[in-house]
Amino acid sequence: MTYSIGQVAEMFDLPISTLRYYDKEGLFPSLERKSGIRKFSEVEIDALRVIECLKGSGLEIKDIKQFMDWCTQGPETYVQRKELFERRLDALEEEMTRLSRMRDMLKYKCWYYDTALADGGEERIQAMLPDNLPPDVQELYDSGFRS
Amino acid sequence: MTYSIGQVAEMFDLPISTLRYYDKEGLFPSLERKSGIRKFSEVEIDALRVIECLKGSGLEIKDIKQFMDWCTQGPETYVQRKELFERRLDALEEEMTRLSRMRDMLKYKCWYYDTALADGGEERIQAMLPDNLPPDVQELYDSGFRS
DNA sequence: GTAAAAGCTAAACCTAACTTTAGGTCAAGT
DNA sequence: ACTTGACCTAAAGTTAGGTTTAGCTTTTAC
Repeated sequence: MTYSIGQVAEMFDLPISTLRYYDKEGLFPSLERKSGIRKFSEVEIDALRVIECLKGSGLEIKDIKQFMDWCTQGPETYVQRKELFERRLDALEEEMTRLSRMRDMLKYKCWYYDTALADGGEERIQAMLPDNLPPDVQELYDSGFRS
Repeated sequence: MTYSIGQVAEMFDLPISTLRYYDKEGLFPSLERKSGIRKFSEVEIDALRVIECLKGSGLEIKDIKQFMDWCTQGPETYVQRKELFERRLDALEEEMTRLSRMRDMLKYKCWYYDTALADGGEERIQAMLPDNLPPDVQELYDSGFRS
């Protein structure tokens, strides 16, 4: 069973142009054609599922291509593939830590403008900075701006 | 007290060209000059601290400019500013949820290649898919690929 | 058998956020 | 006065990840 580029585009809700772009970038190393027309098989469908995941985790296209090439090469590249995912996992956990601090910063800003609106001005808040905010807010402030 | 563009660049560990770019984009609405040369004051230093935070939370330059303009306009824009931060907070929490699923996917992939290496092949794992993985791994798989 | 729909390619275009380049000005020290 | 280093601008270049365009060919439906 094979699928046309249009069917695949619909399955994954991707523009056809994106699929052609991925192909051009070498993301479907074993894609076949019949008189010039691409025939997507289960292999490419699986590849697309992996591509969506890897892209979602922040991997660049060229690194996804590398991974696809390793898959084509067989079991001798298990170590490389595993190390790729380990590096991605480390990078993603760092990113989540960073976002967590940014979230605290944003929560602080929300409190700031809530309070400024209630007060009708920023003077009272400014007088509390940088060390005399309400304890729960102080925590957000320290996490968001000082670490 | 004012600072030269070079001093500010060093303080924030940013290239001079980036500061000029920010200025061109309108991120320092009250930046002054003496015979053409930029004089950065505390106002711009504060602005830069805010810029770094907003950028880190994913805001685009044009939205940061909007925020700076609102700040210049005074208390009548408190509501807009607050809503900007609330929208950012929602977007960031959605992004963290997404990354959390991606992390599970990556953890699954790490387990997959660990196991493939130990087994010397993927056959045993493939036979367990998609519903008969070890329970802890199954959880990662379901979270990473199916939700 | 013909017309529309779907497919193809190469190449140009797009956006964000900078960076680099080219050519000129300003300021500080000797 | 002069040299050197820091500063200036406008405009072009860069990168990633596509998208659009123009001009074709192939397939499908009637």
